[in-house]
Amino acid sequence: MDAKEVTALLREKGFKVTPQRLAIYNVLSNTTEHPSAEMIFSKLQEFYPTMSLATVYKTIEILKEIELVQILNVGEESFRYDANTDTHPHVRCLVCNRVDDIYGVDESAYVNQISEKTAYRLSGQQFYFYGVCPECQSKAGKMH
Amino acid sequence: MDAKEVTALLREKGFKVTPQRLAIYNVLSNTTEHPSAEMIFSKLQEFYPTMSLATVYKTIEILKEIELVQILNVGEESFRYDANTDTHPHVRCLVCNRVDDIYGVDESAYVNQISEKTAYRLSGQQFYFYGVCPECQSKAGKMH
DNA sequence: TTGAATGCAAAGTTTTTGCAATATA
DNA sequence: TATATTGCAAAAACTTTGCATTCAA
Repeated sequence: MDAKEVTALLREKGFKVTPQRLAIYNVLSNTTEHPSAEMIFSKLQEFYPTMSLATVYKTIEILKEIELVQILNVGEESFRYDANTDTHPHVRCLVCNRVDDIYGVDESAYVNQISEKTAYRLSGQQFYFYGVCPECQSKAGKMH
Repeated sequence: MDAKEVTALLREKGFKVTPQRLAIYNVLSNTTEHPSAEMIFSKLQEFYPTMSLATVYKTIEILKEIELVQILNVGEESFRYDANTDTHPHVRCLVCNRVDDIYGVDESAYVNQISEKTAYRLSGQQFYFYGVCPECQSKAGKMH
């Protein structure tokens, strides 16, 4: 989603459009690294030196509300954020902690079975995988 | 796993056996509510009034190390713990925040597909579902 | 007896909140 | 101009750490 569309959506939902909000969304929509609030804040330091962490958190709250980001819990102390709001699995490297997307697998058969098994009315899901990323595998291979 | 087995395992792994450690494991192995550290601490107050939260956290760390508990991130501020270390999906109620297990669905076909799609060497996974539990569904139904 | 564990308090992290100054509409 | 937002600092929530006392082996 580009800045124009985000601007329109914020206004439509009754939020004001500020440079900070656009900048935070921009960081999220231009990365696949699923940054934490701190990571977003750091990336913005250069061009928005007065940006505060509180603004990052408050903005993420709004972006979640208008469904422009999803929040991830990959098993760390902090949350991570993803501007790709499609339901898709994530995988975290247990060595370097990078978090990647996994695409191209249809989980509907599995989810349907779950739906039938539970008495909950389901509305969402998060699938996390853990392992070692290709980079860390080759680094480990070189150590001997 | 009963107290005798836990005692043996702790000793075998080089840890001392204390009433606190057994009590914490006992709470975890006798509940399906996936308590947080604070919840475990509260439950122990009556019979272990001198128990400290720090001991709960330190003990959980050990129990994780010897694979007697798994740690869950269901999207809350705090972690939750499960003495059932089998890989199985969890579901959280978005209304009352209870967390339940889901059993009886074979995820291996789905996981195998994921395995083929990612370049990661996978070693674990966590599946979280979100929705409304049966109790909260019927409560909501009564409001009108 | 001796090293490990407990429990307290202090500190560290991450996230939230209050409020005066500022910017959006 | 009026109200929402920002940014700072303080607070809150969760978890970890240091250390003297106590306990397990």
